[in-house]
Amino acid sequence: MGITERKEREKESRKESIIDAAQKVFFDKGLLLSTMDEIAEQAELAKGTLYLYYHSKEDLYLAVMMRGLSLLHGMLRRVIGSHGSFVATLLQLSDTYTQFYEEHKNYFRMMHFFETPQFHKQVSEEMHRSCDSVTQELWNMVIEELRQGTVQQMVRSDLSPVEITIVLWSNATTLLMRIDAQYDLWKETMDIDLKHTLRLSTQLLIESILTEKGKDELHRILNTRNR
Amino acid sequence: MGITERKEREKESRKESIIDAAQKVFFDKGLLLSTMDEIAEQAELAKGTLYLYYHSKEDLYLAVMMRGLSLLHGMLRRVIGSHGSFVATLLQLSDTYTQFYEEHKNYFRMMHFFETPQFHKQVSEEMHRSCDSVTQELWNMVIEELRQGTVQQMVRSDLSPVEITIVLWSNATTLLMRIDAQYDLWKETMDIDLKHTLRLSTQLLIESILTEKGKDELHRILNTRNR
DNA sequence: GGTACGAATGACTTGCGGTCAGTGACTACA
DNA sequence: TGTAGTCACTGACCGCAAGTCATTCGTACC
Repeated sequence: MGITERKEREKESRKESIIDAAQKVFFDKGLLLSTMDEIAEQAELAKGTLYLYYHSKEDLYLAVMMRGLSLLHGMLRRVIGSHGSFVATLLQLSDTYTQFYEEHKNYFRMMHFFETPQFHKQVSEEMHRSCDSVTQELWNMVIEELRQGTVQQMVRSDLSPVEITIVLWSNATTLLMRIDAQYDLWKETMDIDLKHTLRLSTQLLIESILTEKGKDELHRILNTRNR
Repeated sequence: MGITERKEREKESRKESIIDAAQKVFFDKGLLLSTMDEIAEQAELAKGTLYLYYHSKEDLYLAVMMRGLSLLHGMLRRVIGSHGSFVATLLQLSDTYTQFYEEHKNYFRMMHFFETPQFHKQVSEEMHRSCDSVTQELWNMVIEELRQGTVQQMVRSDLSPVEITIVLWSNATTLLMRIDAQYDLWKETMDIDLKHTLRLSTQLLIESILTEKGKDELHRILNTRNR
């Protein structure tokens, strides 16, 4: 009796195809200008059907966002899984985040909706927990890598790996957001290349958290790169 | 014939009293959950009247936000105007921003609405320019102070004062936002005090942008403080 | 062929941002 | 003092979009 299972699969694929449709519309118009009617039309379903699968427009938005989160998670995991030296991995994690922004701006933008609590009053408890847990997993992975850095005496032992992760991550995020929203502004009014600013701040922070041993490694890598 | 002038004054005070009302409601409920009907009631005016003074709900929101911006501007200007040593001033600027957050969280939250372009499609060109110019003024003030640091050879001459300002400001902002939204979360799940993390990252960054001379000054000040 | 049941529908309700024809208080002038 | 003109103000109304639910439809099972 595979009917229940088939139904289950169909339900799952329906959920996915709704996300497909929602993604198209959200990418195109953003949260505010997208309408459920438009998403329904794109999905070739009636509006009411959308609500059988997602509690609200915002839930649907987050469902799309979680695809981006998974994508980023995968990209970072591959970097960590490649088992390069700690410092090299750290630099690669940073580059990978930038790469994620460059290649998946739409997902990147969505992720900051979740970080701005005042804009999602309509999110279901369930979806909220779901996002929290995926986010937490991603953080834990990066934090664990930083812990390795401490163990290997590449990272200053007087600094908490968790705090360092927060600082590095926050720095990259906020500058990427600024690049996204204000790159031309700063270029034109101040002749500032925000991408350079991001590299600069990352380098300043990384240098300041490394031990002497770590710094040696860092400069060795940077020299090799520039050759 | 002072009638025109009186009318002018009355118009101005009406605008202010509308902002007063809007502020109460927005502080209480945030942008999304506040309604123009509620603001009108609070202002003891008909809804239509609000639109004689502000083009949209979002314009009104930004009008309130600009009060916060002016407040912050004033606080920072006083610090810079006190003409302490460069490093001391830099530390104070940082503390003042934190203080602004602590004492005026509502304004702080509003300010990040303006930084998130995807959420304001309804803002009039006029209000947008107005916000931009006030923001620009605030930035310029801080950037100018950093330039002084370079001139006084307290700040590394190989770093652009503008870029440093962007990095320090962004770092503080993003961590204050995190404190606002996730302080308890990090405290409970990771035993991390984000306020400490903010101080840490600020110190790491400041140290990394100072010259040897600047660092001497910094440590002199920190030692005096801790005594 | 009939029945049970979940999936899907779309007309409808609700709520809010924004509009505009109408009102009346105040001003200017004869 | 009477009258025409101005303008701040009003609130009923409009359009739109999120979300609902009584009804219909398709399929499995008897």
